[in-house]
Amino acid sequence: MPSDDSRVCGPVYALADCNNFYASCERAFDPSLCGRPVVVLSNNDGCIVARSSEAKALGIPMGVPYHEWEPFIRRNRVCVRSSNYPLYGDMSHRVMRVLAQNVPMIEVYSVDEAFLNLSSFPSKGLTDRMRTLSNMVFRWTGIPISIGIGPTKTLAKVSNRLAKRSPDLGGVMNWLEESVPEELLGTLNVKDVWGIGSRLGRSLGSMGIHTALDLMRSDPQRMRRHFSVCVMRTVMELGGTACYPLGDSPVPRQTVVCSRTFGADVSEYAVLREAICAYTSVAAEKLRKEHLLARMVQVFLMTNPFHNDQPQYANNAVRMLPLPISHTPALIQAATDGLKEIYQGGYRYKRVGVMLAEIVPDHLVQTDLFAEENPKSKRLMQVVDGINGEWGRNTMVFAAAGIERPWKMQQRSLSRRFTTRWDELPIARV
DNA sequence: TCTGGGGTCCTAGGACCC
DNA sequence: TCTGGGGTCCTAGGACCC
Repeated sequence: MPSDDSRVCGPVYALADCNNFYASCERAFDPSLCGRPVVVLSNNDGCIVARSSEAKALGIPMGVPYHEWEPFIRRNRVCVRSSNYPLYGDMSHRVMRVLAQNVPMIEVYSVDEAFLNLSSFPSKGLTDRMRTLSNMVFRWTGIPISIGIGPTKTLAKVSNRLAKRSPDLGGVMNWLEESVPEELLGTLNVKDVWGIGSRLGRSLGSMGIHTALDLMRSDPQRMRRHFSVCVMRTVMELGGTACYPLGDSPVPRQTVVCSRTFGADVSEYAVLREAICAYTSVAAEKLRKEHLLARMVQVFLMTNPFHNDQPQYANNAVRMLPLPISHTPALIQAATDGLKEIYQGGYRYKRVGVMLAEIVPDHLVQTDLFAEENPKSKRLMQVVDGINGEWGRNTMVFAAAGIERPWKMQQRSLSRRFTTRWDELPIARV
């Protein structure tokens, strides 16, 4: 214990958040994008899901349909990229590794965010310490990050937001510093508080609660009665009472979902079946990668809900397996069986998907020697995963998932997988 | 013409049991 | 004639997150 009483009592959390993550990943490998507005599109080039700060400054909103903004984007010479998830996933791992090496415990919260436990660090110099960490992440990965420090996760989130808002803070804001007044919460819209979405934001607004400060000063029990236990916890967290501990181990997942919208509408059963098989293969691969097994397979399909003039249809079917498995052919069998049940001709389908549920860790299940998960089929899956792991996804595929894939999504402006494919590595010239 | 994808948790209400 | 009450499980819908 330091003699100057500089150790903080109670938990200290930080939220490290990558700035404009997808846009920053694109920039890290294409410096010509630096200083220019950049947007990244969702799958199928449908919506704008990430924007560089220059794109934000131009007033391009988050989550809007790309086609509505395309003329504006052309006019303003905004750089456009299709989303490149293998690249973002790998860059995310790199950032998380640097963070984990420098603090006692981290909880990876999303692809671009992690909560850090800073409770064991002296409070004196903590802000500078995090500034050093932030610089280190940038130097080692090329990704700029911001760090918010607070006594609860919600206040760490608030601080992070404030850090991003004020560039003069050098990317780090510490709620625990004495110079930070509580009234600063009054400058934050209640909808920007973690856990308050647009619906709750509207309801709270109608009760006269417009800012984070209003929410913090509201009565927790009343909020619980009026809304839910979640809102009550948010109120308490804003007041400095921690309700959400740092997760030291990842929460076991309950579902694996794979689903995509088609590049163009699909009506034929054979094509839908191909897509279902491809998605099931991806989901099964994820299952095996995480050493899990699933017992429930759900298939769903839907027409394009935006096309009101066309006949609409959506449905799902469930298949329960006798034992939890991760064997792709058996999962494909169950999925196509479900698809057969719900498929109806005469509709223009926009999207199908597969959900695997009733998930258990594979070491907890004693499998039947004669079931699909016998040693031979397990070995087969290991070989397939090994080849695809080394040479990239879809090097080896199940024939049922198709070769031509006419249904596949559009990715007109895709960057290379710079860090995960040998044949797409960046080339340095001297 | 063109509108993403993958998750979690909470709550209310009904069925069922003792 | 008299007709309780509490617990649990399941499901659908709604809200949230990034």
